Amino acid sequence: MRNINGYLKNIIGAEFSKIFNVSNETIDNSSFVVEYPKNKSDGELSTNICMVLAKEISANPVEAAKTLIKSLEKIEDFEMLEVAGPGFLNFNISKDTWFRFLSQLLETNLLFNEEIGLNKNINVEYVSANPTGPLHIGHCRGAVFGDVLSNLLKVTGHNVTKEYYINDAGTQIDTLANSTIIRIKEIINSKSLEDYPDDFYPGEYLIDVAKKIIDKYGTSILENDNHFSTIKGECVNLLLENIKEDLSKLSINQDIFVSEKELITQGKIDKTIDELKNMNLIYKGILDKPKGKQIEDWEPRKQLLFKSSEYGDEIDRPLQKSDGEWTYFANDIAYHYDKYLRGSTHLIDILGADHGGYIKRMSASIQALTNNKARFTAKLCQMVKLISDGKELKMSKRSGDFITLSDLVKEVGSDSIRFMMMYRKNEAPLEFDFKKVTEQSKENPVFYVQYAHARISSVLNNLHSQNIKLNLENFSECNFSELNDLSEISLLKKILDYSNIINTSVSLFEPHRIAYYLYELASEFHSLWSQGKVDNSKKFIDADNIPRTYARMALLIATQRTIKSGLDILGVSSPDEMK
RNA sequence: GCGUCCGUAGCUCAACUGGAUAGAGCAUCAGACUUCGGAUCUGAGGGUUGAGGGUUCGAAUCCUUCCGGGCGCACCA
Repeated sequence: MRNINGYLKNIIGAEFSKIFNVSNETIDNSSFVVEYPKNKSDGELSTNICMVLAKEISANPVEAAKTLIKSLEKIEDFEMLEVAGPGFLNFNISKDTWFRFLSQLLETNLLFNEEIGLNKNINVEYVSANPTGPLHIGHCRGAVFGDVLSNLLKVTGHNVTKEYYINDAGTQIDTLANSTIIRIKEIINSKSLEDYPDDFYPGEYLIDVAKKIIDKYGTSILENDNHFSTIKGECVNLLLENIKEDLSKLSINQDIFVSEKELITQGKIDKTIDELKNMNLIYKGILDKPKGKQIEDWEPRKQLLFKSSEYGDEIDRPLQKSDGEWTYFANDIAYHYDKYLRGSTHLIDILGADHGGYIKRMSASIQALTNNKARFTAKLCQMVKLISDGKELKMSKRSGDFITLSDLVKEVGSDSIRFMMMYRKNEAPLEFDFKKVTEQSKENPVFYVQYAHARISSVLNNLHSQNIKLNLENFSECNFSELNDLSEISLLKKILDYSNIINTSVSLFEPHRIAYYLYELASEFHSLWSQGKVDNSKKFIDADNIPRTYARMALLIATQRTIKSGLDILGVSSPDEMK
C-alpha cells in the first residue's frame, strides 16, 4: 500500500459502502477521488465521494458526509474531519500516517506502482524521419517525447518496443539518389553544376555522402549498370547512420529499425491488402475533388480504395498510385499490422502536427485488420517555433538552410533540450528561444531541479566531513516524529504525491507532468533550505541534535531519490555537483 | 468548405480529464543571506480563462454557435 491516496481511498470507499449499502463496484466505477485541495485552509486532503455518489444513495451530499464522518472518526489515521461547501469531505491525517509512508518509501525504495503495465506489450514508434538528410530541430520534440514516454511506460512495468520506421522506398529516396549522383559527377569533374534540377536536395551533407561513396566504389561507379540502386542503398545507410549518431547524442537509442523497402520485398504489403480484400473492405471507385485546395491537374480517376469511412474516417482512401505502385498509406497499413503480428497489442505513434490528418485512416485500418484487438494511439507534437533575437527563424529544407539537431546539442546540451521539450504539453505549440537557452542558461528550469539534487548531495557530504555517523541505508532507528516543521511535512506530502503524478502521466500518456512536478518538488526543497539561512536551528545538520538531524536526512534522501527517479524518466542527468 | 490542434496575467506556459478563492516562471517593484555551494529564498502588483448560449450542486475543462490562429485535405512521404 505505497500510494497514500489509494490507501485512503480504499478506507473511505469501504466505509461508504458499509454505511450506505453500495456495492464496491459502483464505487470503483465512480469518479470519486482523494486529493490535495488547492487551498490549504480546506485541510490537507479532500474527497468528493459524497457528491459523486449522492444520486446513487438518493441522499443530500452534505448529510451523507456528516454520516460518513462519524464512521471515519473512529479510524486513527483520520483527523479534523469536516464537511465543506456542497459536500466535500475535508480532513487531515495523523502525522504518524505520513511518517509510516515515508518509512515504507525509504525501506522499499518503491516510489510508485511499478506494475501498472504488467503483461502489456506496447510499441512506441517515434522519429521515423526520412533518411534524406540530417535531423533538425523540428524532429527534436517528437524524438524526446517518444523516448520519455517509452521510459515512463517501461518503469511502470510495460514491455516496450522503441521503434523507428525507415521510409527508404518511394520518390523522395530516388530524388536523394539523383542528387547524390549530381554531387558525385561534380567531384569527379571537379566543377560545380550551374543549374540544378528542381527536385534537387541542395544540402552540403550530400557532398560528404558522395565522397564516401567514391572512396568505397571508385570513380568509375557511375559506369556500373546497377549504380543507381547501389547509390540509393548507400545513401540511405550513410544518412541513417548519421541520424542514429545524432539521436544517441540526445541519449536516444531505439530498439528496432524497420525498413519500408524490406516490407515490400517480403511481400507483406500484398499480403495485408489481400486480407483487407477478403474482409470486403476494398473496392475500385472515384473520389470527389477535394474542396478548398486548388489542384491543377486533377481529374476523376478510378482507384483502389480502402473503406476507411466505415471506421470513422471522412472518406475512403487510395491504396494504389496510377503507376501501379502501392501508396504510402498502403505500405503503412502493412507496417502497422506487422507491429501487431510481432506481438504488440498497443501501437503508439508519435507524429508531427502535419500528420494530423492521417490518424483516422490509420486507426481505421488497424481496427479492421486486428478486429479491434489492438489499441492505437497517436500523439501529435505541435510545431516548434524557433526564436532568436525576438524573431522567428524559418527553416527550409529546400534551401538546405536549417539548424541541425547535432549543432543544437553541441550548443545547448542534451539535458537542457530534453527538459525544455518536456516542459510543455505535447499538443501545445512550443516556442524555443535559442538565445535564451544558450546564453542565459540560468533561466532553464532543468538547472533548478538539478541544483536541488546537487545541494542534497552537498549536505550529505557535509554530514560526512563533520564526522556525524548515521545509518543512511536503513532508517529503522530513525524517529520521524522529529519532523515537526510545517515546511517539512509539506515537502513530505509532495514526495508522496509523486506516485499520483506517475499514475496520471502514464494513463494519459502525458509525461510533461513529471517535469512540472519536479520543478515544484525542487521548489519545496529550496524553500526549506533557505529557512536554514535565516534561522540556524532550521539547518538540516545540527550536530547538537542528532535525532533531529537523522530525521531530516531521511527526508532529504527521499527527496533526492524522487528527483533522480523523475529525471531518469526524462532522460536527464542527476549531478551531485553543478560544474 | 471539411478535418484537426489551439486561444488562460504584459510574455512563455500549468491546472492531477468536472471540483472549492484559476497557478508557476520571466519581466516590474520591494525585501532576505559575513552561504550545510546565490544556478537560492520571501513578499507585492498583474485575470470577465477569445465571445455568447447550454448541461449541473459546480465549467478553463463537456455540448453548441460565432471570432481569431497553427497544421492537413486524390495518384507526396
